[in-house]
Amino acid sequence: MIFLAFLHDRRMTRAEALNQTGIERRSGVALWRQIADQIRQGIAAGLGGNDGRLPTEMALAERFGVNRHTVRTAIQALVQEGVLRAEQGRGTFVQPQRRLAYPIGPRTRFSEGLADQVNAHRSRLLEHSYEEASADAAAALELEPGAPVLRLETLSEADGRPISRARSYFDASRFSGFEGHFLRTGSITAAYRAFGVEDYLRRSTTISARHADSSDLEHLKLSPGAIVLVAVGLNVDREGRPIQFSQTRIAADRVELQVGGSAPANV
Amino acid sequence: MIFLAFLHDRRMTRAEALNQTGIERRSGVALWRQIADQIRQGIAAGLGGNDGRLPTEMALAERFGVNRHTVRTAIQALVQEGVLRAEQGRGTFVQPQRRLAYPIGPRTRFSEGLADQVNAHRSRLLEHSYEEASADAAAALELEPGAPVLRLETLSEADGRPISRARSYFDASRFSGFEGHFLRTGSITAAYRAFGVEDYLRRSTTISARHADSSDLEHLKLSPGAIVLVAVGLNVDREGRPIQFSQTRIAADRVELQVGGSAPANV
DNA sequence: AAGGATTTGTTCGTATGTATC
DNA sequence: GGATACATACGAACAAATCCT
Repeated sequence: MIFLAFLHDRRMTRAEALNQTGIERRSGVALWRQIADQIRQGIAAGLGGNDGRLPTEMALAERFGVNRHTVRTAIQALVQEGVLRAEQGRGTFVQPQRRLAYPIGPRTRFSEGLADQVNAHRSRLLEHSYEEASADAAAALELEPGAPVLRLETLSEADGRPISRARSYFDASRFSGFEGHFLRTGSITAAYRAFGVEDYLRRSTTISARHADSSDLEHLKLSPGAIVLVAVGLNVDREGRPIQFSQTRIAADRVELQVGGSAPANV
Repeated sequence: MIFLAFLHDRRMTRAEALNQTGIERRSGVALWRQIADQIRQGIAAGLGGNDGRLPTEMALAERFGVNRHTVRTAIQALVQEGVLRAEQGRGTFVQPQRRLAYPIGPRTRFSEGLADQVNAHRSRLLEHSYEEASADAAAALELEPGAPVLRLETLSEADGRPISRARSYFDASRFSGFEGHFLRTGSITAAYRAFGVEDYLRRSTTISARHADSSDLEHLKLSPGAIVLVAVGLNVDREGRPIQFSQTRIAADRVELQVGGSAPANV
């Protein structure tokens, strides 16, 4: 009470507030970065109560003795890292982490691999068109550049959450009408069967990661700054002929890729 | 250029400047995002001359008819994406892209896989210690929790640029002194041989991606907001016994992971 | 070698838009 | 409909790194 009365008498100077939290100016480290580090530490120590809700920006700004902008910069950095999630009008929350495992190997079948992890998984055809092969697609499918190819844009969802978005190319001279079979069956494997392809293998997969662009944000319902894993792959039939060249963008905060047998957990 | 001449004659009102560049206010898309998109497009069209240097923030702000802060926000987003690189006192530059291919498979050997892509590759031991196994490490290595393990922290560089940083755990009762052999030979494979392990396989690899934390930034010399690929893997000897459990953080803007045969290029 | 000019980085203050409760 | 809280944008000032004369 004495304390509060004291505060009531005069406002604490900025320098005093800074000393309280260990934030230092002109230290070579930007204030927002110091604050971001403190918040990250603080989360483990229970900052952001039972509901994961962080104190308001104003409250944090006062606590650290800085302007609200400086706190915002720190929060933005943590949102980028995936540690926090900010919701306009509601507040800022600690983002809990967990990921689906997406197996990758010669016999990769997207749906089968996820079947035992989620209740409702489906792959939806967003768009298709017949067009001339780009240099990349032609090389991968072993076609002449400019040869006709079928392009499919598909979206994969698990339990209602978007998981990945794929752009696939097929040799149009061999798989004309493929999209119809895919639409009816909802399965790439089943559609192949209609063209006499009883089995197929994944010959190669190249994995990289980048920030989501505006198209990714929209389709995968991600927050700006989110990360997508990009898997570029080639499927071949039993005779080793390329049948599908695809680029899949995967929401990195929802999925991890698994190469080889059942994998150990994270360190 | 027409644009600049126009500006020379008389100052353009803000609304006019916006019309010139296609930037629209109250369009539901933030100005800084529109500007970021335009800069990204512009790079392909030669924005950022021969030396890759972008116009100054002030120049861009005038061109787009916005405040310097708005341009800075756009530039920061592109720096996050790895498209640009900003240097205090010098300018902002287009960041050229190219990635090493890092093969992943049962017979993965980091050094060998990269040998034909870079001139100077080396793996350096940063730190080691003997400690009690965490739950994860114990489970992966099939040891009792708390059993003694050897932890190695290594840094891998190619042509002088940091590529990846790994934390590996070994059964201390079997591989005591492993770090000495690794230090002398600079090779994990060679160190294994000293313990009678003539061959080993990668049983599984789990791949995810996240934003680099401060430790990653420091060791891999990354910019804040950069992405790291995280590969958690388990190596086993010829008898199938686990011998090494590792978590590797890989600079995503420098490396892509390759599963299966030689992969096609990006879409 | 010194010092001013240039350019990016940080901070504060303020105003307004927009989404949520 | 009003209050609250996050999002965007602008202006000013100064710091820090680099460049140039």
